[in-house]
Amino acid sequence: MQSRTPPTRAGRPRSAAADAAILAATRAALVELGWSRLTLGDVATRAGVAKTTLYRRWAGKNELVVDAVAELFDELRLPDHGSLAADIEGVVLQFAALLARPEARSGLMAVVAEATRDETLRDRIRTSIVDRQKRLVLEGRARAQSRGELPPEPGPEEAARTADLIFDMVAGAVVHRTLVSAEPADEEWVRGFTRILLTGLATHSPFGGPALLEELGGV
Amino acid sequence: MQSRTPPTRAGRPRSAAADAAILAATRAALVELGWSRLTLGDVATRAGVAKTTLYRRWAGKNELVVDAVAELFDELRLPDHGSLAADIEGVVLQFAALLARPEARSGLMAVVAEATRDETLRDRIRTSIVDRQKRLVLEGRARAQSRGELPPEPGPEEAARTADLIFDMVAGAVVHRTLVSAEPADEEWVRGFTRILLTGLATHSPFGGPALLEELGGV
Amino acid sequence: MQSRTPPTRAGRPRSAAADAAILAATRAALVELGWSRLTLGDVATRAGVAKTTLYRRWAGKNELVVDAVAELFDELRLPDHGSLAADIEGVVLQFAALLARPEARSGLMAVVAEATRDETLRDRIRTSIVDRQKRLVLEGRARAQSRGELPPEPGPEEAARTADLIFDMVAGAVVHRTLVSAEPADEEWVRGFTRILLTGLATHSPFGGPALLEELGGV
Amino acid sequence: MQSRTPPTRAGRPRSAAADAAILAATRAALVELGWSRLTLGDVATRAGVAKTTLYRRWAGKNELVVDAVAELFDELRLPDHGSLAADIEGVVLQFAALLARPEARSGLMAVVAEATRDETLRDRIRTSIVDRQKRLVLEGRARAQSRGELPPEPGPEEAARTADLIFDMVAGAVVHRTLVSAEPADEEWVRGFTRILLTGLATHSPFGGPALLEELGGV
DNA sequence: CCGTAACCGAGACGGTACGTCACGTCTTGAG
DNA sequence: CTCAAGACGTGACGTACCGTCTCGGTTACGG
Repeated sequence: MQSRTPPTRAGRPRSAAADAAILAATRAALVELGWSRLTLGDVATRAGVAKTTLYRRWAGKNELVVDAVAELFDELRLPDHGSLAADIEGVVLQFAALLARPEARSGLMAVVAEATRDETLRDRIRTSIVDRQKRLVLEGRARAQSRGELPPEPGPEEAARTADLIFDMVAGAVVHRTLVSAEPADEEWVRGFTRILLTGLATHSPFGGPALLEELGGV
Repeated sequence: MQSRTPPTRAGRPRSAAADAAILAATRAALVELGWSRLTLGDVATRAGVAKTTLYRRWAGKNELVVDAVAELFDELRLPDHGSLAADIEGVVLQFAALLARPEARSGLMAVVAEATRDETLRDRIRTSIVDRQKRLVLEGRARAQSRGELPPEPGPEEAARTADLIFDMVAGAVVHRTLVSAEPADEEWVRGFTRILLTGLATHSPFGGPALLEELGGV
Repeated sequence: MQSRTPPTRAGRPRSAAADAAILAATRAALVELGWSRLTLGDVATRAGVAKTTLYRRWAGKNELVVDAVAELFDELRLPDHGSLAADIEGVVLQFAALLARPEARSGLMAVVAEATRDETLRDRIRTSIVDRQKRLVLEGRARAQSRGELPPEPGPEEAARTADLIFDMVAGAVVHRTLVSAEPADEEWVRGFTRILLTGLATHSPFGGPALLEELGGV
Repeated sequence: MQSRTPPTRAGRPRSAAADAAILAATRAALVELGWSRLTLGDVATRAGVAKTTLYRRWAGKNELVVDAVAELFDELRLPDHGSLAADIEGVVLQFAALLARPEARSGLMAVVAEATRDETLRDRIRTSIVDRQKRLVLEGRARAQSRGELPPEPGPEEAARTADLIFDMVAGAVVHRTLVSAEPADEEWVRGFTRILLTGLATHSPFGGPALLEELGGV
């Protein structure tokens, strides 16, 4: 007969089904209404749940939407197409397809906008989305290195820095193309992007060789 | 002796000073409050203007903020530092500094988020911001080509496509670094970014030469 | 050679047509919209006149409507039907018909309501409407007295007091019937009203004779 | 075993105190500001209540003021002064005192004015005010009949018709005197009014006897 | 017959209140 | 202790009129 603090607290336990229903309702509402017209009252109604239940679990609209959107990004996979270029093209196309979905489009940018003034939200985005998807860069690079397509990293610190940089370049380009420039990131665009990412702008230039590198200076 | 539409319409003309005051007040409010807490009533008060005056000239918060933010981007200049790499680094640092300002940070992303569900707003952003700043890419490329750092373009269509691509890569990377990853785009980061943009990821790889290019295929 | 203030001031004289057009437009707007939805901007538009023109001539909505409504009351006439009872019935029916017209209904009560807090407006109503229509009571009484249906008045002061009282009783009953009780003042009602006005409630009562009068006391 | 609608509905019940506070605040605002300057926002503030709470319970200014004013009329009592004439004078003086209060003056006429264009409001006024105060006429008549001052009614239909008529005559005269003519309904006026109401205009006329009644014809 | 002063239309202006909406909190009764 | 329901205080929304103010342009007198 033990009398330790029970792991299950007193009273009626929280409905497990409610969380899933709420996140799904949030995504549905994002599709139909977009961020700014999305209402917590409406989400609660869609989920068949009271507004109080919703506020018991999330602090507000921002937090809820981050969680609802973060789940979408976990669908991304790094396929093995046999070469670094093909792998990049594959994952970039997946990302582009994701950003074509309205719940991801408006949800993502809106929480990023809010995060510019909210340290907590910024951390939540980094934890739930950014850091989690960096796995794609790390996996891709490791695979390319094992294939011999990329040289090994000089050290762990430099490796992390480069991974971050590449992640920002890839994700940033796709996001900017689809959301700011508002043009589709189609196969043609992805091929052009991958080419520049891998070989650089100056490839064919007469100065594109060692001279250029020298001029760039060491890092 | 022409009798075309008279330039002065009937009635009291709109105050020219009001427009400037409103846009400045909008930026000030963005700094203090951010997008979501920004209120048109508050902007009107700051500008010493009635709310109705504001609604007479802009359809809503989105349109107003696009105009207020667009003016910021016109400050960007392409300095001539003597080489393509240095020019890129210079303009990217300027852009990073701009995105470090709170009125640009929250304003820009918020209107992009809204634009995901608003065709009209999307056009306004493209016209007022995106297309206007592409000048930086075009100038930079032309200068680099005249220096011989970059090869001439095969044709006008390809030239436009590449300019768009580069713009998305540069702007996207900086935006993603500063707003999504929420890390500063400092000089070190800018150097690394410029290196990859110019020479590509695969530069030092044993496969980074003609073999890689072949594998990438033509565009 | 006189140098007194000239009766015609310098400059362009006010358009005479405008006044009539504005008052007519006001009545039309009262019919369609009623008092509370009536807008001076709308009246100006209907009259084909600028808002400033309207404000140059009337201080506001109240004053304008009093003038617009007052004109209606001047249509009332006291017909000679040969007896006091028939004359009263005739004029009451005319008044009831007037109060059945929407421009009179809503206009009259609304300005009366406003006048409860506006001494100036109260005077304007008294001058433009009330005092002007007392002529009906005075004419009717004089005619009845010349017919011998009513006794002559004891003195001028008493005569005025009684005329006011009768006016309030007649006009008040019709107004209350049509606007407050919101029932039609039809012929049957008017016959009943006239009978009580002329012979009193207590006519057939066994106490309705001298005893009652004594009980009422002198005035 | 009945399954009728449960008396207690789900959710938080409406605050009972709020209703009283709102109606009192409405009357206070009427006193200070009058009808046209009365603001629902201001009423809400005075009542220590949110504007939304107010709109949850009343459809608008009109409905609210009808209810606020109707309560005032319930204060009217028919005192027993021993004779019909004295009873009438008593209740008329009460009514005059009520109409001297600013909250009744402006409130009553304003809603009547609005009611000229609003069937629903008209019904509300009839139900809440007019029909409710007819009790005074019915009581007074019954008392006078039991005293033998008035003859019994020929039938129920005729009784109702006459009660309505008397109510309109009494209430109408007082309203017109105080609000339209804008003169006080003081004791002297009330005595004169009561005399005419009970004995008629033609009392002392040589033709005021049976001949007049004949001339008036049957109803 | 010509200047000029007051008029006119149009419409922008600073305000005030509107009635609605969503927020996030609270109060209820049931489980 | 949670849940659904729904009322609550708060505060911004976008609209409608208010009454005032510039505009450019138009009359009709009076010198």
